[in-house]
Amino acid sequence: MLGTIKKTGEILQLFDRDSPEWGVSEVADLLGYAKSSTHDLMSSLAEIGLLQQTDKGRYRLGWKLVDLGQALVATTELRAVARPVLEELAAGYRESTQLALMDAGMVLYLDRISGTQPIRVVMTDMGPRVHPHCTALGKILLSAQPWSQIEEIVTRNELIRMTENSITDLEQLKIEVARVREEGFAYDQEEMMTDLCCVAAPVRDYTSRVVAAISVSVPAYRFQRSRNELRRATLEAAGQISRRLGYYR
Amino acid sequence: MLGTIKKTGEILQLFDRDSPEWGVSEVADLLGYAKSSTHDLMSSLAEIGLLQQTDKGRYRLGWKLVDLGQALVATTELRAVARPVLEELAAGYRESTQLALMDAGMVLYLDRISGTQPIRVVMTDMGPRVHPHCTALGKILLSAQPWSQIEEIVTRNELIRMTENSITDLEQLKIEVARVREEGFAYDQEEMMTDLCCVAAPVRDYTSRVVAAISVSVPAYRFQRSRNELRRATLEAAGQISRRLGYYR
DNA sequence: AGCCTTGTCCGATAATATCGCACGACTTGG
DNA sequence: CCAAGTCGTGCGATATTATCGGACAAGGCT
Repeated sequence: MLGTIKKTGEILQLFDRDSPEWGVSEVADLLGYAKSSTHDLMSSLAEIGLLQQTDKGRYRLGWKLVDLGQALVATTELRAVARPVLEELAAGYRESTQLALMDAGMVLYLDRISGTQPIRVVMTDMGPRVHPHCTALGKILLSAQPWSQIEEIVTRNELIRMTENSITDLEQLKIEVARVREEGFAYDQEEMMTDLCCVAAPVRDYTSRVVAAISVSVPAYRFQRSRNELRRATLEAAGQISRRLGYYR
Repeated sequence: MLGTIKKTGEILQLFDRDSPEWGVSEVADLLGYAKSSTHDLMSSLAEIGLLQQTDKGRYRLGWKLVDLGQALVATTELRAVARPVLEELAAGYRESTQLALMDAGMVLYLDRISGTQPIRVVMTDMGPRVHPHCTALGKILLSAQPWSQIEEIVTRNELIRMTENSITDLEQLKIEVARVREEGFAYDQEEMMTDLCCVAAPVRDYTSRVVAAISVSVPAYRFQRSRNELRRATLEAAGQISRRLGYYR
């Protein structure tokens, strides 16, 4: 760890919404470096655009930070980031995993890794868009919406009965979504397709917003005995993806 | 200029939308530093969050950049940035200057510095919101909108005749807005109030978007002989504000 | 007007970033 | 399937260079 860069980090760290402007002396006092050294650091940072100085000689964050941040966000593709994690998750349990997001009130699948167990869940007959109320992914994505949006989505789509386990009552769905929002994960226990169970967890970006969800699909008979373990792994994988999207805490 | 920070700038500069990922050797070759030094730099930058490394050991921009960038944007207040420049502009010519932005199709005044000449433009009888079609500020702000928006705004507000110079014909306004968009400045020659003339110029933020406009107001008799000089100064001042908002080029 | 603090500049010293080299882990090509 | 090439990383000696105290001009404040 180079000292100059360590100090750079300490200096940049000082600038936030509450104190967006710092003077050289202030910083030198607070960090315990000589005023002249601090000046060298800050004026150099200003030269490369990480800081800028006001007309009064004090320093603010520089606009290059915005540029670089935008470049980062623009080049961070959800699918590319999620892919290796989904593959690892799929490989670990030899079950199918998928990545989806909410688009116009429907669950839109972005990626899918097939499990390798001899008897595995095959979803070739599934279209790319499904109703949210009967899938684990959908429940997660619903739970990230405000109640007004949820009601609108649900009333627009109607709560279609796919299996005998499907939730078709609005009140019952509200209870389920509230639970999902509380606990941070969702199950689908043969609610969309007989013999198909899922666990899903939310994927967040650097703004803490839920931008997607991932899930593991398992045949019902195998789901019962490994549910807790799968849930743990799915939450872990979702956390990994989230962190690579800039989410922390 | 500290060498380590100069190198930091060079390294960060490499990361953009086209090549968001770099390896240590690549960077070392391109910049002409030793591989080990480059490694020290990049791994240190990763430690303070300005970079992050992928699972394959290469480097990408770090999420701290987004944090800091957001903190900068959040704490950059248009009015506070524009104020000193407007004051200088007003002092230089002893005329009134103003800052405005487009809000719901109307020109919303954010700030105003009164001129100091004995006979000056007083605008106490002006409400905070005025129609865009008859002011220099409004024309600038209109010219930043897409044509569909302009038409909608204009048809919603109607082209009210304020003076005999007011533009009341849609086609005529379109020609004028096209000219403004082309040339980058706008005049108001007694179009809103008899004896009142203005020059306005656009203020852009770091996304190059026109977020506001500034203008200088002058009595008509004085305007005729100093128009070109005032235009130059207004454009210069608008450029200054824009640069402090992160606009460059 | 006078004092205090600010950001900046300069020169000597000592800390430290730099470099070459070597190592282990992959990937690539034969 | 092994070998030659790449990659990112760790270490130790050298010399570059960041650091520090002091001095300076410029504003801000009482």
